[in-house]
Amino acid sequence: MPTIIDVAKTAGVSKSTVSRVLTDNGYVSKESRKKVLSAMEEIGYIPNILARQFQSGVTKTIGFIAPSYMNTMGKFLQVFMETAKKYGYFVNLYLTSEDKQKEIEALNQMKFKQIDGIFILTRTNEWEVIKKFSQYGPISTWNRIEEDWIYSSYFDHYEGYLKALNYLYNQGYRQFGHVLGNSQNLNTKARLKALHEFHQNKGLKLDDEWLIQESSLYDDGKLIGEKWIDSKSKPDVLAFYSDYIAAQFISRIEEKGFKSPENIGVLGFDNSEISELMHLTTVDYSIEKQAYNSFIYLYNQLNEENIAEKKLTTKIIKRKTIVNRT
Amino acid sequence: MPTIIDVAKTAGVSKSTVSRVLTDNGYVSKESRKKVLSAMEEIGYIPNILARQFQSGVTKTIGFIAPSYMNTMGKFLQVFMETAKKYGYFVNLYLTSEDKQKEIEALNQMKFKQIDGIFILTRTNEWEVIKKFSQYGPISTWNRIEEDWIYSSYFDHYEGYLKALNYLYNQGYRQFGHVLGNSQNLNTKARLKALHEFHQNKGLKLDDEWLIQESSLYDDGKLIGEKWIDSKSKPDVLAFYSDYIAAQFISRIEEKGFKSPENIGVLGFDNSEISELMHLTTVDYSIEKQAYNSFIYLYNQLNEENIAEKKLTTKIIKRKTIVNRT
DNA sequence: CTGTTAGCGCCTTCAG
DNA sequence: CTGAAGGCGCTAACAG
Repeated sequence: MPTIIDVAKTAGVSKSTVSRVLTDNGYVSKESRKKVLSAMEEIGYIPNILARQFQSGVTKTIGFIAPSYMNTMGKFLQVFMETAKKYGYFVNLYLTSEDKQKEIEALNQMKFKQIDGIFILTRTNEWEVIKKFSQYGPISTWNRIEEDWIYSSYFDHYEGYLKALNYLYNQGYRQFGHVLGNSQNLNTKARLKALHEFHQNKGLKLDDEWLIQESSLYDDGKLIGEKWIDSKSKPDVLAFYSDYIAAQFISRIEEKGFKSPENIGVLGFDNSEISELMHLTTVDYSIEKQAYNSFIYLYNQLNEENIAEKKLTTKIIKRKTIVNRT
Repeated sequence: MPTIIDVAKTAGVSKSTVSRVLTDNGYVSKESRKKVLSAMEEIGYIPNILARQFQSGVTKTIGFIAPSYMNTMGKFLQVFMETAKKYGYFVNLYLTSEDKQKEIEALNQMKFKQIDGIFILTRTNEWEVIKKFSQYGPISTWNRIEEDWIYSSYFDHYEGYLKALNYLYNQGYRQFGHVLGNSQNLNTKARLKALHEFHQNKGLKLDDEWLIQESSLYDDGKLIGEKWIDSKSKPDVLAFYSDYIAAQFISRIEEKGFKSPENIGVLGFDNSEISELMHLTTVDYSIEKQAYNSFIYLYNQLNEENIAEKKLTTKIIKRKTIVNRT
């Protein structure tokens, strides 16, 4: 592997000059530049990235932390990585299996200068713990959180959920069930606010049995399916905070001979691949743009630039698990 | 950030001694070691990975190339990454969108010493093109290929498929349809051999219309669904080479009011998450072990070790899309 | 067993 | 505008 010294020799200049043309930094005469360029060409010079990283203390890679391979994650990751590549960054994936220690290890990579910034799809440790790492570089997340040490490209779940519930109402549904995630999560809080307002405004009673919180992405959809089968007060529609859980729910009740929309309306959330396959009516809230924004934030921080973010929008994707009952 | 020099000073030894305890290389007296260790503790020393990488010319990271974030990929990636981490390696994901140029760029990372080895889930370029990069480091893949410059942790699709077909036969199915992938792929060839033998042995006619090849992971399942709906000579069972395509197929025929297993038996392949959600009968062929083996091969190559691989096994996962018709 | 020394490849002052 | 020189943090001979 030729180095700048080799280039310098064959170009008949000093290595500093070569370095200058490489970094486009400082003055280089046209002739020198030309000589250097053709010398590089001639001997097939390729800059040693390792040396550069070492020298600059920067890796041009971003860590992407997620608890596990999730269905929802596909589109997000793809866009995030494409954007990163476009701006000259690599992406390191860390799958934590919801193991706090593993998440810490990933976070530590930034401390060790192994990555320049971090994106967290879904955290495992408390924010308080994560916060400590923000001194080593920028962090962004998908969860909604309003603190200044972290960026959140969040979608307004209050408005989005309200819109979805109104849609269900207009389709003739009256007995609502809600499946929400982690109650600490600001998205969950926003949804909670939306649904309380909604029930109040429409004069609809809220059945506590069917206000389900803290469901995780593992197999809670199945458990909820069982709960629904056994329940005496079945809601006529269930609004989930994630397609994946909704899919598990349907999958489970189908095993027992029930069906959506015949026996219960189901509304997913995410417009993920699985929702298409299983004909789930769902809510699209421009995941792609969130992924873009999440990277752009990190990029802006890292490079002191100010590239604009994209504005998010919502749309209800009508498929088969919600019907008009009026 | 303290360096080994700082450690050396506070421990009252030379930096080489510090380096020795760090790398566990060469002799260090117990006392020196203890002094160094406590000095590191005291000043909060963390090795600079960038410097190490630069110095050794090695990044301890493996590139993982895939066309996109596929459903099937989840389990594989998870195990691959866990194994990698266990052995002190990072994983860099490259999503190529089936763009040859992007794949080349990823391959190039090894030339530029950005990664030490490469795993290819599904290639986009021809093997001939990829082969050139094997001079820069080890490459392994999931596809079956028998050449010495690349390792393939392949599952024996000949036996696996034969086993699956026999199972279907025993359940009473007689008119078979087969959906296979890329015909260049050795896995496809193995399956082709298996199915020909199977049809011959059982005296079953093979309907050319239902020997489908070259189907890609995008949305061919849907197209096949339409084909099936329109066809006059419908097979009574369709064996797919991937759960995902099978899922798309079922999804599409359901839209038109058909169902599996009532109207057609469906056999998936992979035992992926989606197959569980959609109650697909499928074939499990220990993806986890393949992921493990794929990494281990690279590790062995890179470190001149000889860790044993795991043996692969097959199992038919009985769910709902195949029934006993006898 | 330990210290000295010489790089790894690149970038960045600092003189000229 | 250009060359010389120093340094980033660490490892690996090489003497002692």
